[in-house]
Amino acid sequence: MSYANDMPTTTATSELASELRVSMMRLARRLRSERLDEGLTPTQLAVLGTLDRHGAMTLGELAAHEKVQPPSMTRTTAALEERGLVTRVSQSMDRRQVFIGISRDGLTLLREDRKRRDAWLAGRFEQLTSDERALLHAVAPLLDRLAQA
Amino acid sequence: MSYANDMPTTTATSELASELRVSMMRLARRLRSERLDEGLTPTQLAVLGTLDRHGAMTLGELAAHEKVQPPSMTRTTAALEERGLVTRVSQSMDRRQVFIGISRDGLTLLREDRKRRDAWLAGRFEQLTSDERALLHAVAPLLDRLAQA
DNA sequence: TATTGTTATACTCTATAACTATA
DNA sequence: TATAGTTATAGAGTATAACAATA
Repeated sequence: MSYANDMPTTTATSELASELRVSMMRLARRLRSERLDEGLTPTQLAVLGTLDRHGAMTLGELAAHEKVQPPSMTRTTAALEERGLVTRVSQSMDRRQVFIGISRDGLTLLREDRKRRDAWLAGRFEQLTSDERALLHAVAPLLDRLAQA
Repeated sequence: MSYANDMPTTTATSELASELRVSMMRLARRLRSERLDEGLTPTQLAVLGTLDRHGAMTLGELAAHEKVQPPSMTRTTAALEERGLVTRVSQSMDRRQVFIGISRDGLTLLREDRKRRDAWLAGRFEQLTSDERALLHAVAPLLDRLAQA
């Protein structure tokens, strides 16, 4: 089965962009709604994810990464620390800096959340044929390439 | 070329769910960052999109659709009306109800925003082969089916 | 003197409660 | 009496400005 011939190459890429954008954003929104509601704000959740993916970093780096101002990150990390989801690690020579790292509880929470959303999505896969699932499998790395830089 | 055989059917659907979720959310986030910054809040932008897709509706319906309380929607629509992006249409028998509709300027703003993001995505397509683009074309309706209900 | 993070304070967005107008 | 929407007020999150500690 070939997908290449389902669509003439002359089809405007902007139309493809539009249809992919709409479908993808719709599913992304639906997937977001499946998030565990642990009373965490989007920023707090994003911080946990960042710390998980990139490891401990200073408060300033974290603020830059999440595109918020340092005072906001002070509050955000304070709230996370109060719930035991992050820890302050003083591993720097520069004693002005504050290193923030994800805690075991934070990791657990993240994994539960991901597991839950994966389970929801996997459940939705049941209505697909194995060919269609294979198609999704092939598309994931393409999405990554599109997202890069 | 067959995608169906690229992956044994025994592959855990949860793994596929995870890889698709991560890739898709990443691209969705990237796409969101390409939005025009017109100083609109996410809710305001969502309201414009809803009014465009579903037409004019009462303030209460709009609040329910966006999952906010009526007083919040009063503020949101007031802000949009002040900028001329929505209009109040009194087309109801029941004079308590307030119908909100998108204005010409609101439509223009929405279209500019979509055009901009489509252009960004279409630009990214240039690094793909036509086979790969065809793959994305085939996948869009699958994403829609996954998002349904 | 410059830099990292915190505290003080204000603004925005949303919520609940009380109110007005209409049914 | 019930309903649609608004106004009053409070809470949460983020911003800027001023400050403290360290380099």
